[in-house]
Amino acid sequence: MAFNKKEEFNPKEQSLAAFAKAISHPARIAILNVLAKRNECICGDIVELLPLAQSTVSQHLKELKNAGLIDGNIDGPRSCYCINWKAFEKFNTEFNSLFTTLKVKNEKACC
Amino acid sequence: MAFNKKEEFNPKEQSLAAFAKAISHPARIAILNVLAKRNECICGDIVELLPLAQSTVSQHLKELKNAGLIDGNIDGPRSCYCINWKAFEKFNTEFNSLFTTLKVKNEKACC
DNA sequence: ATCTTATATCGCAAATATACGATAAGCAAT
DNA sequence: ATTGCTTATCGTATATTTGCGATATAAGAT
Repeated sequence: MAFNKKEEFNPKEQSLAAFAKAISHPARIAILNVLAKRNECICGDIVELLPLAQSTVSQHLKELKNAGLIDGNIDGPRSCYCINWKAFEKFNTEFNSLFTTLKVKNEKACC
Repeated sequence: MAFNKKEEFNPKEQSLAAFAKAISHPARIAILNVLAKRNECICGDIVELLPLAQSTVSQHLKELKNAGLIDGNIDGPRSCYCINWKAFEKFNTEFNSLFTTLKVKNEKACC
């Protein structure tokens, strides 16, 4: 039991869910905020702004990167991260389209 | 270790993360779609549309309800679920506001 | 009262996520 | 070559999620 059944859903559902999962932890939202508050790639010091250990922050960064929400140049010391706006916008659109599709079709819901 | 540190983040981050978590599984997105495709509360038959056991679907419905995304009249047999548009819209706004704030501040990112 | 049907809940197993400390890896400067 | 700094990865513990079958519950039908 408890096999992963996620693949049995359609690609749109999967990709939106994956995006949601990427931002489903306050730490990762906080990281995105930190990255966005600067007009430049941020190198390090995210750790000091979060109540988490360095290794944990590194893990969250990795997840954001795997989800394609941020880009990172991991060159030796002083890695450099910044938000991948294209991906972010793509998913934003995807989310909104789901939302509005739902909205339109269901104006006269019963409860 | 592995204590839950989510409470140490600010409320906005927590609430957005909680919403994202609610829709972070394809099954739950699929359920929202099913609920939205009808102009009435749907009673049951969601189970038939998903590749999951009845008990599992029930669990996902519960999570969506806990997150406030759907309302449900659980009156004996034939429970009745439908989308809570207010909550959904609230979170949509919240998400967009995060997104646009980020966007504006970071037009000239370096990578 | 009993049966049927629909849904929720319980109990459990397996998978994933969260978090940390310890350690490795990479490079700059000495 | 060694030191120091920054970041990634490994190993591990614990928590949470996912999923199912079995069982309970609730109400309508017989």
